[in-house]
Amino acid sequence: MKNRTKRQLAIKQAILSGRISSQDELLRIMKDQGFELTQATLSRDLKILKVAKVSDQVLGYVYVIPEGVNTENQRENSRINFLADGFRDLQFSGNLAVIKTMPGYASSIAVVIDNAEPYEIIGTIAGDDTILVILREGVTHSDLINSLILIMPKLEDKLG
Amino acid sequence: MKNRTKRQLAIKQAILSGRISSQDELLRIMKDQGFELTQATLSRDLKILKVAKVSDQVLGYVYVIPEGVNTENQRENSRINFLADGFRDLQFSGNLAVIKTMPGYASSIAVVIDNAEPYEIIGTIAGDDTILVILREGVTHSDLINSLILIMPKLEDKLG
DNA sequence: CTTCATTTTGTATATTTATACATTTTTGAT
DNA sequence: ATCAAAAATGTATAAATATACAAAATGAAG
Repeated sequence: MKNRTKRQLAIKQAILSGRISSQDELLRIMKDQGFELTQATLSRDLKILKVAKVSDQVLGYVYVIPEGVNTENQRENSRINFLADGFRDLQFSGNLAVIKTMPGYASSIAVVIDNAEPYEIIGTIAGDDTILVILREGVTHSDLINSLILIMPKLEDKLG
Repeated sequence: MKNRTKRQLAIKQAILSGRISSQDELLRIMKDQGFELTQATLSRDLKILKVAKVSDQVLGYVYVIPEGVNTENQRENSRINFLADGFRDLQFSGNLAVIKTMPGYASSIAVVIDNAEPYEIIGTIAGDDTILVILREGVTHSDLINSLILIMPKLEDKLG
């Protein structure tokens, strides 16, 4: 997965879990996680993620992901969760991975993967219940697993 | 109604209707409406109202009142709207006003009015279907009508 | 009506956030 | 591989926002 996407996921995580009250604070958290970035980039990411800052009893202000705004996002999330249920199996052969799915699920899941544009994956080809995944050179099997979990968190149950 | 409360209602209105993208912009709107205030006060009001700023396709950023945060507010609003339906009539006699309501509504409506603490009103006494409203000296009839509409916007239909 | 306490507001400023511009990185086509 | 175009990022700074502090307004109690 591209770094930008990965970073934005991490930002969303940080905002959903912790209570963050400034970009500088978030910046430190991100750097602790190994991301290299500046406040400017953070500001842009927050804009893209539609993160908002509202007053909070305890911390004065906190960043949140407003519900209304986020609706399409929520829907997308539950669609992905739904599709993850169609996942059956993952096997490797060299720089190829083969995902087996429930009948009919393969192409939908492949689309989800393609849209995330994970760095680790060069491309996918989907049939009815099988997805062929071509890995980038140098990518390990666990790299791929991690990247799939990032895209479809529910896979953690089946792959973790 | 106290000025602060009145102002904050107007702010909420402005945010709900128009698309406002900075405090300075909102400040101008408020001043056009006759409010006297500074950016500092606005900042405090927005904090109190839990207004948030999120990115917007068109304007870059706009202020919004996030749904989740606002739920109790929404409920309160629809309660007030519901009660406004019980309003029947308004008559004046000197510095007194008499509101007639549907049976049983008077005390609930009086509570709504009292809670808003309108400057124009010194006090209310409610029976079952009648509210006696004692006006502050110097308050005109249309002052009172405006203040009631501010408290219960739906009354505009019946009083406007 | 005073006095004291509390709340609200403005002024001035510190903090925070967004963005213009330049640079680097990535992408896509040849 | 090489170039041109597009996207992402950092630097520096402008713009926007929050708040410390002082002053004014409001409210409560004698």
